[in-house]
Formats: sequence, C-alpha cells, structure tokens
Amino acid sequence: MATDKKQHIIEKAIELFSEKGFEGTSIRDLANKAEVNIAMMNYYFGSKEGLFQQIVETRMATTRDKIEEIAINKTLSEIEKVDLIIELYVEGFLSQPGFHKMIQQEMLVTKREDMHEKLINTFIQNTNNFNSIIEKGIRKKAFKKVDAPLVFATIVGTANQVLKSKKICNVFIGHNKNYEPYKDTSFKERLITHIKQLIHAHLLNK
Amino acid sequence: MATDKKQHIIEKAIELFSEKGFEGTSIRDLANKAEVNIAMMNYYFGSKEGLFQQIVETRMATTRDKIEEIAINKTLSEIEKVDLIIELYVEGFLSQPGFHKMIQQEMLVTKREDMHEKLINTFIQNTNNFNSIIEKGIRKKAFKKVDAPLVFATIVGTANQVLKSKKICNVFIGHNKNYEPYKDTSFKERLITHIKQLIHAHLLNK
Amino acid sequence: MATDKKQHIIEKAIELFSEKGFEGTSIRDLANKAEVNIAMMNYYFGSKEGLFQQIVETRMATTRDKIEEIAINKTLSEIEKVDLIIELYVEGFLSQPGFHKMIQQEMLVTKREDMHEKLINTFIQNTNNFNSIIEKGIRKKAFKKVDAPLVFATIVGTANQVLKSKKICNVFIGHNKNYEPYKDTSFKERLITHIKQLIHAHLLNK
Amino acid sequence: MATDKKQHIIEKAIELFSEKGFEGTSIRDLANKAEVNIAMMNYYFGSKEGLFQQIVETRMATTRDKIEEIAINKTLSEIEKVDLIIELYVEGFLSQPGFHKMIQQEMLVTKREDMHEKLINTFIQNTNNFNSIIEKGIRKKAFKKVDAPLVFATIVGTANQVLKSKKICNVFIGHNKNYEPYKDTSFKERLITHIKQLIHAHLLNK
DNA sequence: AATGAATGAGGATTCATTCAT
DNA sequence: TATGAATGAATCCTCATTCAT
Repeated sequence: MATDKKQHIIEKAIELFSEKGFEGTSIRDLANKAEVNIAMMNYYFGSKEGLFQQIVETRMATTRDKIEEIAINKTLSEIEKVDLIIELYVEGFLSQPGFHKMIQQEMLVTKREDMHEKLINTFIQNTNNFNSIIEKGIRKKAFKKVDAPLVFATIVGTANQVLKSKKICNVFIGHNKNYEPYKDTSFKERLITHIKQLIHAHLLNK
Repeated sequence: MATDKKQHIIEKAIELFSEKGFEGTSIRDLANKAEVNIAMMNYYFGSKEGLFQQIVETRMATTRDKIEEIAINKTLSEIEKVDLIIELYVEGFLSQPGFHKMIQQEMLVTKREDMHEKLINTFIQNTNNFNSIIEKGIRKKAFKKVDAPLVFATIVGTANQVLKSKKICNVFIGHNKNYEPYKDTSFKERLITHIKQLIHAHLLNK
Repeated sequence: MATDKKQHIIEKAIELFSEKGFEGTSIRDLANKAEVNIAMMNYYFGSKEGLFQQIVETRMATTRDKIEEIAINKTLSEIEKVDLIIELYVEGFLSQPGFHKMIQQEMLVTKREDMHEKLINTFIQNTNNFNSIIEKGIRKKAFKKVDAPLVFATIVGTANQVLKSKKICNVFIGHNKNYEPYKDTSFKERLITHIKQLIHAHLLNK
Repeated sequence: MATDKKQHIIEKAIELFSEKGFEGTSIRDLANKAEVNIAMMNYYFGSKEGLFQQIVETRMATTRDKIEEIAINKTLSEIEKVDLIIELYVEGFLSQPGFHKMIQQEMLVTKREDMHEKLINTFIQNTNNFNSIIEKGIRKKAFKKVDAPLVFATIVGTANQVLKSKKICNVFIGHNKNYEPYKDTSFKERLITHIKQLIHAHLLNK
C-alpha cells in the first residue's frame, strides 16, 4: 500500500536529514536510501521541502499535545507534572534521536522562514504550558520563585546537548565509538535522574 | 591590508553560516555579503570549506584554552571555578551568537567528517577539564556526588538553548521580535543567575 | 530511443576529442555539437571522463579481439597473418581517423592515469600477439631474425603518422587542402602496398 | 641573468606540456614546477600560448635546418644521407623525448590553428627534402622505385611510436616500469639498427 | 500510479590574465 | 624588474523539478 511506502521513505529521510541537514541532503540521496525512484519523491511529497514539512508537522504535534495534556491534568501535583515532562523529553529524544537532531538544526537555521517560524511557535507554546505549571507551583508555595522559561530551557537544552553526538555520550558511559548510547536503558535512566535531581534541588522548598 | 579584508570576510561569513548553515550558504552569498569578488573567496581561503575551517579553528581554541586555564588555576576554589565557567560560556555565546550557532549546527551534522570530529574532540576536552574540577570538589566534600559530565551538558545545553532563536528570548523578556536580546545586559545577568542558582543548588552541600 | 541519442553523442564527441584533445574539449562544446542539453551529457555518461572511457573501451576491444583471432588462426600462414594485420590497421585507422587520433593523444598523455594505463596495456597485448606470429615464422625459417616488437611499431607508427594531418596526406597525393584523403580508396591501397612491401622486404628470406 | 631563468622555465614547461598536453597544463602548474611567480610567466612570455610558441619555434628550426643541410650536401651518397636522417631522428627524439611528445600532440590537434599550421609546414618541408634525396637515388638506380613520402612517414612514425610510452619500451627491453629506456644507449642502437635494416631492404637494389 | 528522460538554474572551483605597486 | 592581489570568464558537475508515457 502507498502509505507503507510513504512511511518507509519518511523514516529513511529522517536518518539522512538528521545526519546531513536539509541542504546537505539531496533528493538523489533520499531516493537511494529509500530505494525508490527519484521522480517518485516529488510525486508523493510534491517537493523536497514538502517531504520535510510533512515529517515535522506530524511528529511535532504529538509532543505538543502530550505536554498540553499534562499541563491541564487535574489529578497530578506540580512536581509530578514536571517529572513527567522531563521523562517525556528524554524518552522522546532518545527514542527518535534522528528526528530531534533534525528539529534542532531547523531551529538554528532561518533559511526556510515558514518552517522555522512553526517550530519556534510550537516551542513557545510548550514553554507557556510549562510556565503555567511552574507558576501554579510557586503560588502554592511548593516551588521556589524560579525563572520558569529558563528552567524549561535547561530541561530541553540538557537533553538536546546529549543528542548532539553519540561519540560524546560514549565517552561519558565508557563505551567505544560504535556503541548505540541512545538505546541503552541505563543511560536513559542516568539522564532522567540527573535532570530530576537538578530541577528538584532548584525548584523545591527544603 | 589583506588581513583586514580577510577579517571582514570572516565576520560576514559567520553571519551567513549561522543563519543558513554551511550547505545552505553559497559562495555567491558569501561574496555578495562581504562585497568581494567570488574568485577572491577561493583566492584567500582555498575553498568554502577552507574558510569554514579557518573560522572554527581560530575561535574554538580560545574557549578551550580559557577553560584549561581555569581548571589548572591554584588560587580559586572549585565553586569559583564552576561560576567562572558558567560566566565564560554565557558571555562567549551571547557576545558571538552567530559563531556559536554555527558550531552547534556543525556538531549536529556529520557530513564534514573532519570538522565534526574536531569539534567533538574539543568538547570532550572541555568536559574532561570540567569533570576534574567537579571531582576535586567532591573529594574535598565541598560538592555532592553528582554526574559531572551531565552537569557540564546542562550548563552548555542551557546556554545553547537560549541561542536557538532570538524570537524565543524576546518572548521570555517581553520584547517584540526586532529586539536584540543577546545584547541586553540584564538578560545576560538573568541567564547567568539562573544557571548559577541551578548548579549551586545541585552541587553544594547544605 | 535512448541508445540512438547516446550513439549520436558519441560520434560527435569523437570528432571533437580528435580535433581538440580531451582537455581542449569542453562539455559545452560537446553538448552544442551533439545538439543536446549540457546536463544531458552527465545524465547519460556520468562525467566528461565517463563519456571518454565509454568511447574508448567499446572500440578498443574490437581491434584487440580481431588481432587475437588472427594470431590463433590455424589455417593462415605467418606472412598472410602479417598482411592481414597490416590491412586491419590501415583500414581501421582510415575508416575511423577521429577515434584513432583520439587514442594517439591519450597514449601520449599521462594525465588520466587509468585511461593511459588501459591503452598501453592493450597495445602491449597486441604487440605480444604480433610477436608470437613473427617468432613462429622465424622458427619455421620463413622469416629472417627480426626485431619483432619494433616491426609492429613500424606498422602502427606508419599508419599513425599518416593520420596526423589530412593536409600532409593531401600534399602526398597532390590534392588541395579540402580533400578527404582518408576516404580515398586509392590512397588506402597505396598505404597498404607501401607497408606490405616494406615489411616483406624486411621479413622474408630471399 | 634573465635568460637563464627563462631557459629554466622552458625546460620545466616541456616536461609538463609533454606529460599533460597544452590544455591539460595550467600556468599554475608551470609556475610551481619552475618555482617562479605565476605573474612572472606572463611577464616573460606574454601568455601561456606565447611560452608554447617560443619553445616550439626555437627547437623545430634546428631539426629542419639539419635535414636541409644533409639534403644539399654534395659529398654524401644518397644511402648515407638516408642513414644520417634516421640517426638524426632517433637521436633527436630519444634525447628530447618530452619535447617531441609535445610536438606529436600538437600535430594531432587542430585547436591552435597557427601553431598546428606551422608544424605541418615544417613537416612538409622535411618530407620534401627527404623526397629529393630518394628521387635522386632512384634516378641514379641506387634505389628502387619506392613511395618516398611514405618511407619518410615510416622513419618518423616508427621513432614516434617508440616515444609514445616508456612503459611499452620497457616491456620491449625487459626492464621494470621505473627504468628510463630513452637514456639507454643499447636501446637507441637497437632502434637505429631496426630502422636502417628495414629501410635498406626496402630501398636498395639487391 | 509510477518512472525514465530531460533540463534550466545554480553549485564550487580553476582558469589565464591584468593591475598596482 | 618583479610580484602579490584581484578578477571576469569559463570550467565540470549536481541540483530539484517537470514531463511524456
């Protein structure tokens, strides 16, 4: 079925875009990697940029919706919400490192104005949702008076930093360069623990 | 003089590379921006990649040397060293946002193998220097037993996150989109304060 | 059909390469002459060098195979074989002067190492096949003890020399400069006769 | 002195032109090889083509004059003259293989019309001088009625053929590929002997 | 629905040459 | 006399895309 082939192309495309960047990846590369006809790429996605947008839009929405869900949840405490968001980011990033490297690149680059704008706006929405949680915690005297948006930047920034290079992670965990750190559960736990401890110490009274 | 013109080209190139990425920037673009002949670019730097390398190599060394200097300093306490490094990164990033965006992109991308390798190695050196400080603090019982490389990832990651987009920063500080947040001293202080508080709470006993 | 167009391009390319040499011929020239798009050239042949190799490889093989065939033939006498090879070279050179001028140039030039190597090796194979004929003739006392590889050099060298310039040939045969000597049957016969007489006198006992 | 430096440049240029052809050699290459400034090449010789012409014109004249001298000599017999010309060509070619490879290329190529024309005309003059010797020999009944211009083509062609590639010669004389066959005196003698025997058998009555 | 053929625009780079000093 | 700096033109090639089938 066509959807299968599309999905296959998308997965291969994420690999390449994340390794080489948008401009650094040619349609030829993408077609070869996905083992489909070059003309087919345009037939399915309209253009290289179309393919890229399709990838981004479907996947970004998921994270955004989950954060919103957490933010408006009435049964969780604020610190539980913060912890969930930490887990959400770390698990999301480590399970789809290619996609998130791709997003990081696109956030840095202003070339494709529209795409850049969308990503920034989504990030701002996520920040706002996070802020509202923190502010509620502060009002409840559960949290210290912290700089909420920068706390969010710390969480996302730390996870992103780990994503930058497998090699760096392997140095951290003492493996050789061919090891796949992102698939290592104990590394994931270590990262989550670090961020939680950090944020808790910063956030919680006492 | 030739050095002046070279320096001029380099500065304009950083702007473009940081906005559009390496592949996204053409030699034509670079030449136009610097208002020099296209052939001139190759005359001075050999190739587009040559220009890029020249930019990176000269500037990366500075940061690396400063961190090393701090690490081996005998008169500073460990927490003073950590604070200095935080200041060093924030000030470095905010004073040369274009250059550091460029570096971030290049760390994400593995296309230019050599360049990528160099950046990663430099980052690992910096991490090691930072680790040695933390470990000394731990041995002296000044610091809690923390995950030193991830602490470093947090510092750099937070600063990088802020660098991702002016627009995000302007939302944080309540300015419109044309404001230059990286030149705003109070924003810089706010960022330094955030990271220091965060790290202190995480690191210090009591 | 695609093969037709490819063949058309190849024929036009031989004309240009033989007139101007490999470096002296630009892809633009080739595309104009063949009346196709510049990008088309690379689409079909990968590169200028790819086109060149394709031309050389297909045509060189023909001559080499024919000589080998003659060498191993069991019904012909040695002098008949030598005569056939003389005819083969003269007829081959005069019927495809452009191609053989091209080959001559490439044998002189060491710039494209691979191509050069291939041509030399083919020539050595041909020489060896020729040598084996001569040596057999010598053993049978049909031939004098001659310097076989240099005899071959004389045959090929004489034919090549004639190929160097139409103008020279026209002086030989008393025509003006626009005449096409290579298509003149009596000139071909004259050349064959000359080489045969020369070689016979040198080779045959009595 | 300037003449020395010019001479030095010319010698290095012959090496490169003979290896890579005229178009295949850049002014940069030439300047590097001769270890002089790039601008200097144009300063001395006006242009790349100017350098090339200067090389050709000075050296071609020498051979032409020598042949003419032999042709008009009154004390030598015709067969002595033919032998002298054979020696002249073989020695000339083997002592300056680079230069003569260069000339061969230029004779094959019609790109630089003027240069090509000059070479052809010189060759025709040489042929005519050779013809006059042969015809005189025929009138004197010393020589058979041979095809004089093709006899000349055979002499020059055989020598040229040997010049085509060192590697081929080394196969003939059983040396490895790094040997310098053109400097080997016994190879030179072998070549002269071959051509003389060949031409004598063809030319002389009985 | 799918694809081989085709192409205009633009990519980086190298060219021979000129100019100011 | 000699040369580093500079450049317009041309190099080969790859790009994303379109089109006819």
